[in-house]
Amino acid sequence: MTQKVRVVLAEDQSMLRGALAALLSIEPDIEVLGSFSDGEQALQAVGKHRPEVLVADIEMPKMSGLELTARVRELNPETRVLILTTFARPGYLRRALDAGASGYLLKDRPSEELAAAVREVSRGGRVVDPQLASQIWSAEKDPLTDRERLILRRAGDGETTIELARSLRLTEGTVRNYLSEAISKLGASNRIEAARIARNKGWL
Amino acid sequence: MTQKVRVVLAEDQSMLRGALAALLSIEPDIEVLGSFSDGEQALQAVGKHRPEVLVADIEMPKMSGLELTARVRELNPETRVLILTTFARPGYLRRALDAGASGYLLKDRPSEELAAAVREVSRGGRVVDPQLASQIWSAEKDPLTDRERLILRRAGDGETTIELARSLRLTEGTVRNYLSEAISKLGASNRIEAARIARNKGWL
DNA sequence: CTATCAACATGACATCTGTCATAGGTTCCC
DNA sequence: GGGAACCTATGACAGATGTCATGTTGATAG
Repeated sequence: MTQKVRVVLAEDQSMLRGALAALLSIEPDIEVLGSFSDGEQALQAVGKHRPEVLVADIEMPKMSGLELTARVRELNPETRVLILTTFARPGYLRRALDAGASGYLLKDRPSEELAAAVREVSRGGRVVDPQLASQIWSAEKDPLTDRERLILRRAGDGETTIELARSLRLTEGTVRNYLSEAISKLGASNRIEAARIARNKGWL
Repeated sequence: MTQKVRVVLAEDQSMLRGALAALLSIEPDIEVLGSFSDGEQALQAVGKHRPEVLVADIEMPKMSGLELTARVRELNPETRVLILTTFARPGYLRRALDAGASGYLLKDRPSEELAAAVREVSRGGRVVDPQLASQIWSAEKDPLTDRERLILRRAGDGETTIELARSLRLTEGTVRNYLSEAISKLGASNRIEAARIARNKGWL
């Protein structure tokens, strides 16, 4: 055997983090150097240990997995990033690849695939869920403008038009216009449905 | 060593399922008999293997972890159930205990606690997150009636008053009355916020 | 330089939403 | 038999929401 593949883990859910570490540690050719619950700690650890592979979740406190990926590619380009996430959203995949990730694995794939994926990216290969990969081309992209997105997100959490107008220093009418635009772009029939649709597509 | 604790796993996310199995299998005194992705399969497996402990997620397809717990308590009372879930919701905990669970462990607890919890419940003990346990007494209970709950849930997914009235064969006015009641009971200022509050408390 | 697009605005209108008072019917319990 | 809770309903009102037409401004891509 040549040399162990050295891995750092970033995953905010403690139980999963520990279990993944156990899973990878079983493999004779993989060594887990450390596992961390947020992006910042993971970034530090990568700088220190310079592992072959960083396995990262997307949704994490402090620094998201996507931002973490970008930073690692910039500061430690020899470390390959494997994104491990719940979300089969073309939008996320595209952003992950743009940020420089070498792999994108879904949490509902069998656990055996993790070690395989780690080996593959450590070798310089790419691992992308085939179904998602095909979707990425056909996937519509987010039609919302920044303002529409922001307002729709907050409206979807229950903020009223008036509250939004006040806190963003807009007129009520303007807020309603943005929401109306968003609703029509998404083919929804009200703000609630619009927010749900956008969330589902990973646009909020 | 007396005898291994025999465990069946029910968890719908494949990666976590596999990783948990690996985690538990490392322990010399624990044996994982099988792991399943939905409640029905798990129930069958429990009937067949009669394990000391069933570790189950709550949100699963076909049969929820809560329903699974109730069925297992009824059909195989010698199997203890340990609920493993993301949600720190007193409402869920209460329902789990009512259904006969022996333990309620959160997925953001350290992974070491899992094996410890499995041992504890196999011994006949109870494992409940202490913070949650204290909350359960002070926790208000769901003030919604069945109708209010149903309508609020669907309204929260974007169904309009008219659609709800049609599909439930009610008048628009009646639907609005239920929503109005729910909104006021929850101290919200509109249906969206009401749905969010109720979901957060685990009432929907 | 100009066409386009995002951001913001106004006013008007129709419709939807939330509230309130009131009330008939059912089921269950004391 | 009388409450109590729940489900259902009506009508009326104020206020929130969604739509449309139209316009200004600034940035930016061609």
